[in-house]
Amino acid sequence: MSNAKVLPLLEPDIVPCCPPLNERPLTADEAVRTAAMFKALSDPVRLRLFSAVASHEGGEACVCDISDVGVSQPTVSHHLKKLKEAGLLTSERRGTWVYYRVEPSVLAGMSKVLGQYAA
Amino acid sequence: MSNAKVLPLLEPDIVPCCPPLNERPLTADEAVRTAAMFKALSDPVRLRLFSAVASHEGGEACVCDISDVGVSQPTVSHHLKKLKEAGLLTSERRGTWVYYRVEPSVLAGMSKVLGQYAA
DNA sequence: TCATGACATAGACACACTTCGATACAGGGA
DNA sequence: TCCCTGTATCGAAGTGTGTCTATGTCATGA
Repeated sequence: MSNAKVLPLLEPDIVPCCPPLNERPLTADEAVRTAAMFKALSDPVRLRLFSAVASHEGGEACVCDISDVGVSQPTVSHHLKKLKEAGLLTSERRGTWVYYRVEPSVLAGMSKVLGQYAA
Repeated sequence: MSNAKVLPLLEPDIVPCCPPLNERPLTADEAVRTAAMFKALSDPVRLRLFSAVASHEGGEACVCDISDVGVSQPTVSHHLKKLKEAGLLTSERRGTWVYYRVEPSVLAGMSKVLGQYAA
């Protein structure tokens, strides 16, 4: 266990979800887990919400900062919940407002799945 | 047009679809295009089919090589069509069999969208 | 020409998903 | 305490998606 840390800077806590797509055929279980990650970003509204959080100063944003995506407030809340369930965002209430923040580990996992195409 | 090729090895024909998610909030149009890419890989069966092609020797596979994913033959055909429409696969008939091959440009685009998380 | 095997298409069904209005809940200020 | 604002949840309506069976198309070979 001591000589395994050859590249200690890589993968701080990247979930060992699944291998790169071109390494070997995915098993059924791996495919289900991997598909869930992609599905979280497969909706335009979710993508805009996520992008708004990710590009906001400080890496976090209040819901009120990002709600201007052309759908109703309950719909925004619904999609933010989905992104949270997928592990892409975390949320924290501070007084009146709720702040969402990007959780980078799942995105890093998605990038690993894309494998060599991540050139 | 002659002095623009400063980095000729980068992005051979990567479609300039969309910026990285953390660069700025996506526009509605960008979000629709980006979501379509992720949606193509958001189904477990499609993911297994794609992975089977991507990991097959020579980077291509006959349908008969990858059909063992637990669904009927028409369903396999349906999903392969979706992957083709999304630009992730190309197909070519050679005699009796149809061969599918990975088209790396869209995957590279997805990787670019993931941005810095592609570490 | 006909049968066979590989793959695609058509139509139908069940289920999931996105969206909304209505409503509930939480925190801050008067 | 009461009201107002920000956010979440509920339930319903409409649409989309995955899956199947049945059938069509294409190439091969007898």
